[in-house]
Amino acid sequence: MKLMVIDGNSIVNRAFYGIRMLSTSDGTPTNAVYGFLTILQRLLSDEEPDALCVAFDLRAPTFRHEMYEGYKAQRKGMPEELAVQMPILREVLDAMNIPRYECEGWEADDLIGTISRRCEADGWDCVIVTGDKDSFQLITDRTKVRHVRTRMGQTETTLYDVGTFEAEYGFPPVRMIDYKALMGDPSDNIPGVAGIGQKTAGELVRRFGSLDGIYEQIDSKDISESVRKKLTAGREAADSSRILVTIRTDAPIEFRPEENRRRAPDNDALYALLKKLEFSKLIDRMGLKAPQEAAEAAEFKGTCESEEITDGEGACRMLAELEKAECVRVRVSPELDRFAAEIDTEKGGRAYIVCAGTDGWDTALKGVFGGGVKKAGHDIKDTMRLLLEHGVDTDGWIFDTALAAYVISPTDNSYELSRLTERYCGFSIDTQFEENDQFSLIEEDEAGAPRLTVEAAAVGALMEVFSAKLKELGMEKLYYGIELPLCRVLAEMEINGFLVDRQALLDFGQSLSRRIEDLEERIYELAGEKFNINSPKQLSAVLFEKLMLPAPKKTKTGYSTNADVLDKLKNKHPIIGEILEYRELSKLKSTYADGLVRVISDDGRIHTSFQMTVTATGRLSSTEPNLQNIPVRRELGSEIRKMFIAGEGCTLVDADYSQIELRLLAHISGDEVMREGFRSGADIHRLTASQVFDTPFDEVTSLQRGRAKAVNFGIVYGISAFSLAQDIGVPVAEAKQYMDSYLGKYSGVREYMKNVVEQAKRDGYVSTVYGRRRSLPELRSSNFNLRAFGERVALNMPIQGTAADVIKIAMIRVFERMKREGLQAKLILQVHDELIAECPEEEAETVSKLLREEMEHAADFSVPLTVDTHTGRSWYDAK
DNA sequence: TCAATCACG
DNA sequence: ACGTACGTGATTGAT
Repeated sequence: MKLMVIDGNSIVNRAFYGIRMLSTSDGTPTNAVYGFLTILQRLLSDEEPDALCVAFDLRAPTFRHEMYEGYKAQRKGMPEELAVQMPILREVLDAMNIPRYECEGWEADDLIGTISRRCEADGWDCVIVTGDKDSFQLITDRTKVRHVRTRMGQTETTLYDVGTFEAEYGFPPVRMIDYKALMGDPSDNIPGVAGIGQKTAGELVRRFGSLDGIYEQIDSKDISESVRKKLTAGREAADSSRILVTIRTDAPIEFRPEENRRRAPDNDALYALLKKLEFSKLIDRMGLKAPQEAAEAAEFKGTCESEEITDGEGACRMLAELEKAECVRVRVSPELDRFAAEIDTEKGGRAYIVCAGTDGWDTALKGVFGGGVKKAGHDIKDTMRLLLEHGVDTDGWIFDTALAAYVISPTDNSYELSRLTERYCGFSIDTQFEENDQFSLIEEDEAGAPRLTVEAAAVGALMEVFSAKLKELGMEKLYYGIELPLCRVLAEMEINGFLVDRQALLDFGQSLSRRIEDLEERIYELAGEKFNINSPKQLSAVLFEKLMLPAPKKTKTGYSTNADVLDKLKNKHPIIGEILEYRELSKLKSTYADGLVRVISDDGRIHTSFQMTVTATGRLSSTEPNLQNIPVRRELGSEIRKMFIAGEGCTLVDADYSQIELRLLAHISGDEVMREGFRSGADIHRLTASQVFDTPFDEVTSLQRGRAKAVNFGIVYGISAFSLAQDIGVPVAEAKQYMDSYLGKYSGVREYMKNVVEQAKRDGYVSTVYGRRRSLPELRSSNFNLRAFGERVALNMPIQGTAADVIKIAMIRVFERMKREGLQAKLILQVHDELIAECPEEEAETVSKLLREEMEHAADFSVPLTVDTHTGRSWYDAK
């Protein structure tokens, strides 16, 4: 039998500091509770204990405080954001039926010590879960410690038993007491012996066993004179430290392992709690069901009257009804074989269902999705694409609930309909549907259909909440004027796709294959063995253990073997160059050559999906495949762009903004020097160099320009001197000089940086010129790293986000103007600051001009936005 | 499912 | 003193 006892305070601390800030919509921080529960889930599946309990410290002083007044004296109380989470965690544990132990005057460690010994006495094994090393002294044949660390949101645990402990420390676990008594513990203000650190302490304990052993043989020749002096002087401190660090095993608690056997949680109580905390993912993972009251509350809209349309006459009747409605909520099945449309009537909601293959389907489809019916949906860009691909023209879309949720809160992980109703409307559509089949209006084999009506009703409920919210946040122009109209543009771009030369891709892949095989052979030869070069683990074993190359950097799990590291080792061994080349080639082959061939459609084109609700700044992203990261920086990689081509008789027109982010920095910050630089049309990096290095404009060297360019980039990202130094390879002090000089010359930028962070701290969010927002709970964190991150984001988001807004506006205008002017040109790709169109050769000039005009005039700022255009048969040529 | 790596703006 | 640049997605190996 095995019992797991968790050091509650220790784990909750790890969770709090290791996991990014989370809070409920009313602002209660929840990250520590969330982290604790995630760690707990993992521990349970790793350890599968038969019994489980948690021990907590109380605020009250302990015997250690009484004995030694300095004990934990300088330790600061826990930050407010953590303190408010403690009672919540206790409540959650109670609902989970996990026993808690806390005892006035005793620390969690002492309770754990007591618990572990009682387990042993009853013939149980015990696993202690903790984030600090104090409890290692409790390790025995029956008691182990699972040590938990969190690094940047990731949890790692290590199990220590007698063997692993001794392997690491070189003495038995119980000697941890003597070791700590010598060394002291600055974080708990335990003195130890002055001048003895972990190294000497370790040696002494290994040689003499215990504190007593050391003092018995204090005259041994194995103790150096200086250490002897320190030991003698510190004897008293060592003795009292020993008592302080010794974990007690006689705490006055009632404890029997049997009574802590795992029990099922109290479903209703836990569900309610986790829901309040907005932990819907955990609710799913723990398999909790909505309690009865919640299920009843959820009946709300789904109970609307519902009618299936099965003939032409019904379709017409429905259309007449829908055309009158202010807003029709629609849901369409992913195969476009059925849809639901819901409206308000005096009596309440009313839904229609139409299925493919019935009479009236075509009429209904064309009518509902044409411009005569005003519609709201969820992910309407995808619905539009689906309809257009099936030859159904579509118009009249007035709302998208996913898009609205994203604009309101762009950092959420999911905008799934069911998540949104839970968060914003307080009902769950999943459980409602599973538990209650009242919406089944259709026979079993088509049981998917009624769900669409429930979802359509959910769209309605959400739309009500979101349209008010958008207004309140001042985001109506952004939403209705930019995001919504962009859906149609993107749907068509996805459909248009980018033509590729399939054979050329295959050939390129072949030639890469041959070169990769050669490289593999050479690498194996140089390494003296065969291994998987793609495995960083195996590679680092070869490089840093077998070949004994110096390892300059480590990752969480071992040595880093990334390109930065390898570059530094280039001269040390011929294998390095080969590996770098191998990496370059295999990336090109797997992701680009092979990867792209796999996603070519029957029409010979690649149709990416643009994601509108992913990035925290307002940018788009591109998936399946990602066409926004096609190689260009290196020569070999840019070959790939030769295989992205225009169709027969057509040409590509590529238009990209020049320095848009820096121009926006100039505009937003109001810095007159930088603004004037852009107005005069000067090379901005050269200008910056002449400012920073105090050199006449015409005498700037290319090295200076390169460094100034790095500073310019860095500023936009909220850089520190350290990182700038690393980036351009100069000492930190020098990098600092550059930055100081930069901010001295561009003093408006310095002012802006200060102001935007202040504003963000005050308001809790930052925004773009067009009112797009990103909230920054990180800025209120007591964790230094999180706060620093929040500050960098505060600097960067308004700039990157405004650039995203601007190009979105340009896309809408380009799209509409191409249509209006009857051009055959089509937009086919957006890459953040670049638009690519495909058009008949004879339209090339018109289209270049159109792109430039619409992009340059998408916004009217205090600095000009300029656009470079190029044309060519391939993407490579059009750059 | 996660970590490491590397492709892009 | 802290740890060290913003925003993405795909592939691979390991768990």
